[in-house]
Amino acid sequence: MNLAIGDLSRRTGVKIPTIRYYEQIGLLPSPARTEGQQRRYGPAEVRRLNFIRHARELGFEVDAIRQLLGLADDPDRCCGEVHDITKAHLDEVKDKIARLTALRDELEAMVACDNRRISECRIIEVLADHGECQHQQH
Amino acid sequence: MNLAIGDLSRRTGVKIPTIRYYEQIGLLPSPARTEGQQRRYGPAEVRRLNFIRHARELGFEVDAIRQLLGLADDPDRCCGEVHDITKAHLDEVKDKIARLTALRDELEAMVACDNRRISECRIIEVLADHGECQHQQH
DNA sequence: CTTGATCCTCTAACCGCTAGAGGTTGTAGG
DNA sequence: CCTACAACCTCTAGCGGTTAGAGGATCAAG
Repeated sequence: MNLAIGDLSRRTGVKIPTIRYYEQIGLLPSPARTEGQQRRYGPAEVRRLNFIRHARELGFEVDAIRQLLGLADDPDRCCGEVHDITKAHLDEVKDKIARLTALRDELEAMVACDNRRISECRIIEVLADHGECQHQQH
Repeated sequence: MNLAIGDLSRRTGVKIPTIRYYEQIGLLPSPARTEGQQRRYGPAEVRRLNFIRHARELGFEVDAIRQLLGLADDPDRCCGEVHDITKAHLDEVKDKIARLTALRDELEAMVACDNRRISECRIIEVLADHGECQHQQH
């Protein structure tokens, strides 16, 4: 098991430049190199990169992943911090959902305006004058 | 009514560098200048910038706003295109909500793991092995 | 006429990648 | 062993939508 970066990319679904980027920002450790300076990866790197990918898919920011990775390496520790990071992320997601839902309702009301002349179009009016709109703030 | 950029910023709530950025990318026209090259704005620019700000708050991308502004300037035209842009944006918002809702449910299940050792923490397990997780894709 | 707030341009940073140029290395087949 | 070519390397720059800061000019009030 001595994978080139392309193999690692295919196994994890993470694009090659992204893998190099993760190395650059310190999310992935610098791997072994061949004599010609090509990267070679083992199973530990595959696991770590999969962890990173799943966390990104779940919307965790790189900084949060860095923390999670640090914690994951310490099996005897209590996972309270892991819980806290996840909870904070969950709260952000809930908040985003709430804001988008308000947005959706506003847009639904706007698209009810159909096939008029621009000069009497509700959408344009709402955009031109926020007073027309129930939307508060992001 | 001959506003400096700071006045315009205070009136619209758009930060000064952002105003200059909007000018640079062609969202706002180049305004009149004093002899000393300072920008001076009139009521038309205030209206236009408010329009832009509202649209941004509603999550429209700059490109979409560019189109909306072009359409808004043509009062006799039918607003079908305006409707279509807004509808497309609405669909994106709905899609985003759906994905975030799935994410939220996944995170809710994860945070149910509380106060164990890292080695048996569900959150870490889910991140390390996506098979543990109902999440599909975003 | 001086002060000090505000303005100017230019450059670079943020996040999380992604793309391309231009050159080198690894590997399979002949 | 040699060639061909895929895959790799580094480096730089770009995306969107701002925001920040340096270093210097200008405006308006007193």
